Amino acid sequence: MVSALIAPSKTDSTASAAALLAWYDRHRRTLPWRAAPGETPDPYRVWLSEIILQQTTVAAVRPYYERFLARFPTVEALAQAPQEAVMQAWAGLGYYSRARNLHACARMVVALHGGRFPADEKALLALPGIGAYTAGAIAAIAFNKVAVAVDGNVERVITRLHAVEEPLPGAKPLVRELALAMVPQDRPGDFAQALMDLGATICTPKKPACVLCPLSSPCRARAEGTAETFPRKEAKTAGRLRRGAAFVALRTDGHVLLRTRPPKGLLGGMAEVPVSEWRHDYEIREALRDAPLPGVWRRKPGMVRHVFTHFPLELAVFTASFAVDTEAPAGGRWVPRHSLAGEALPNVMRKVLEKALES
DNA sequence: GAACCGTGGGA
DNA sequence: TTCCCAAGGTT
Repeated sequence: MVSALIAPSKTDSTASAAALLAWYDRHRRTLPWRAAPGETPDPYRVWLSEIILQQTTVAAVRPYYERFLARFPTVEALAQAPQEAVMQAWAGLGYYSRARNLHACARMVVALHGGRFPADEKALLALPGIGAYTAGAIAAIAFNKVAVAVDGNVERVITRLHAVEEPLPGAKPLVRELALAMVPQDRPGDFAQALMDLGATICTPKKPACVLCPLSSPCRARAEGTAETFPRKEAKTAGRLRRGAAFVALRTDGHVLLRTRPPKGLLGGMAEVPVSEWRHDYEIREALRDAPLPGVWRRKPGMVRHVFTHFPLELAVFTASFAVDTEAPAGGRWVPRHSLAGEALPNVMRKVLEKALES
């Protein structure tokens, strides 16, 4: 909780919120999922955009959002769609549990709430894929409820405004309290979006434009000249390099052997070419024992490199040719080369296929 | 509470 | 090249 010593006065909070909203009215970003001033937001679109935006840049989200909305215009349409279609539409965005939870959430909203998103933060929090941030964002933006949506932007703005010395993620409860204390009763939705816009365009991680900031006057970090050093963060450990082998089996009629990964865990539910285990001590010299089919496997020169959030990966790529009547091993399926674009292939697998199919 | 879970872009 | 990090959630 916030100690009395560092809690800002009610007057300061109100003045800051007013300054921020005035800035927002002039400089708000126009985004495909954002309702125009005076427009009533569509909770489905607010929710859809918030899920896609999690840990993702606005630029990367745009085309996916448009595609999702065209393909699944309503929560009912999304709920009725097969999971494969949802995974395919998500392919390339990363964090694939978000796609599974998106689908599960749509079905739950239809089954439990008659196809209408609840306006209550607590009810939202009970839905899959909706955590503290997203519940607050939907409550505030879609329903104009007094709630905060504390994302990376807001953490940065608030820790700078109050020069919060405690490092994240430990400081999260404090940041939340400080943000909540600022929320104006009449415009919670605009306030939530204003904080994010400020963090995205003015109060940036590097070289913040304090000169243009509506909160520069009350900002404690600005006064100290230390804005760029916030938020404080715990040092995180780098993951250890893992290696493995990937096997691209090519049938003479141009089909490629694919399989589907287990539903949970890394790249859960996504398509892949057969691969070995990925280990820090993997021996590529002995990779052929992991091949999905007996055959004449040839290694492609070099490695496919990929970096996941918590470890870097290097894959040796092997290819082999097979007769048209070769049966797929258990769990595998032959896919025509021209159909690869329609598969739910994560980027690391696209890299593997690119190397395997290059001449 | 710490670990896990993708990807692309910018500096 | 390397590092950071972007509208986080789940286990």
